[in-house]
Amino acid sequence: MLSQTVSSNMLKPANAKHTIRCQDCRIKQLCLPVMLAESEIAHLDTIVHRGRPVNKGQHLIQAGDEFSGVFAVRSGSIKTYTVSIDGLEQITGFYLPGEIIGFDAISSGVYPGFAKALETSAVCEIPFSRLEQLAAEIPGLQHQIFRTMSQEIVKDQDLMLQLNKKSAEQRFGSFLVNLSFRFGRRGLSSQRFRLPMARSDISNYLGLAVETISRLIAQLQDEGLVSIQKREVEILDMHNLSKLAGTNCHN
Amino acid sequence: MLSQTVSSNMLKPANAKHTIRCQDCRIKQLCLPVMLAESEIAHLDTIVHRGRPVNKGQHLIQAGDEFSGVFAVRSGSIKTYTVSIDGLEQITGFYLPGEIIGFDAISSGVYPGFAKALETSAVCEIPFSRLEQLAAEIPGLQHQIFRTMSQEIVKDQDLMLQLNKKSAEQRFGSFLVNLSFRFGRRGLSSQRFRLPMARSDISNYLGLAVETISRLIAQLQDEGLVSIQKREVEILDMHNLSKLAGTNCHN
DNA sequence: ACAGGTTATTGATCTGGGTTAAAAACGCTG
DNA sequence: CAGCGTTTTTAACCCAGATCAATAACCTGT
Repeated sequence: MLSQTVSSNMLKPANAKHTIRCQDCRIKQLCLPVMLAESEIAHLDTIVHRGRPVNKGQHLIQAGDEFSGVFAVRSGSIKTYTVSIDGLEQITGFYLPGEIIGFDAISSGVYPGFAKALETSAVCEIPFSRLEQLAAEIPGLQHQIFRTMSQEIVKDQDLMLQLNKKSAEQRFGSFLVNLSFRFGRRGLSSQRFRLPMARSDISNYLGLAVETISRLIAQLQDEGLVSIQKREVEILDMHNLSKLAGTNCHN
Repeated sequence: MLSQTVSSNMLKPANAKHTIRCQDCRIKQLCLPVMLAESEIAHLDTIVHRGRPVNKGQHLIQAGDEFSGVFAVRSGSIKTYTVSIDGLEQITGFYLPGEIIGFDAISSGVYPGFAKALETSAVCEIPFSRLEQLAAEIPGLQHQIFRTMSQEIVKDQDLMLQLNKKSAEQRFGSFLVNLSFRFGRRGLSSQRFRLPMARSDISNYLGLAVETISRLIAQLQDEGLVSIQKREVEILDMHNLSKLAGTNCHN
């Protein structure tokens, strides 16, 4: 498994990327600029760092790194995970374009977990001290940061309920429904999509064994709810899948 | 709000409560005023509503209520819980003096869960729109809100790991260590304390059966790590209890 | 202080999903 | 396009903790 930090491996020229502004960003309505005026977005844009794309398997954040800022996913997908003292890994989230990583680091000043690219991904770094300054000047921005953090809390609490009270089938069903919803919001098909993560990531996230995920896929296919070939998912019966999952749409 | 019998359990006359200001609050260094200047605390104080104490079993928040503000616990303890579509309850947290409830409601504008007093408790309501205004004016306050919300995220992610990867014994051990730590920070003994919640609340929170909690208590007592009579806890061997728990101190 | 309800403990049994094992299907890389 | 590590699937067995059942301790109001 490759596991290098961002430094080498720069395949693409940075210049083209560098010219993308928040104002023109395809996903600005899913990201911090939501509800900001054009001029305010332009202001936000000035503090955003757009680095090179992060390759699959590369770490965007290492646990223990000093907190510098939050990261907005522009394209691709990122997984975040924490590691307990005894070495157990727990995936805490999968982040899609428009979603923001790193709010958990504010309280301690240190990133409490890791962030790793599931595929080649573009991310924007937003230095937090400058974001705070700007938030004090732009009420809509401050509010959006609060909203985003609040959403993260709701997401985590929802997952907590899943893990504590739901069966393996329900957890996996919810997971698919939630992903479907999030792809849909990004203008992609919510019927057909590609899982950006491995089975082992899904199982880790949901607190199940990899084998259980395989069994559940077979089971949901038998029931005619979904069709999954490798990582390609097709949802055949969203209604009943949602019902099974508890009609949940967390996040 | 209804006026109820205040006879029992009220050591101080009601008027005294009403006059308590943030500046004089015993727990201001655990609450939003942390790191604010005296004048800033005074400013914050002007927007805080201090209602009557909430009695044991009373709801402070009902799921679905329109979001008005966040609540700081001044004394006593509060549990928060969500209820899934199929009626399953999941306790999402236990809040002690200085801790703040309601950040999960910002994103949707509606409280997503319930908050119920575990014992007679005093809470301060802080209207959120006014808090936002003030946060834009007082950088330290804005930062403290971010820190508090971030802490909530870390707490939830930590619990997620507990629930997914740890054994029943480790979960319960962590729970005790965490409570001990939090009581200690509040100037109470971290060796001896009283559990504010029922066994069933603990089991629900940790994703276990009530019976399992009873058995774990018996087990930890046999191992000489703790002594628990009813709700009175004495931690006899913090070192080994922490080790068993994974030396975690979540929150 | 006692009746009736709630909460806690203890014991016996059951089961969902973990664990182990091994084969099958990928997907690199040279 | 062959060889090899990785990921996924399938199958057989097992166990931590749930569930069921019954008793005991406890409030709380009258």
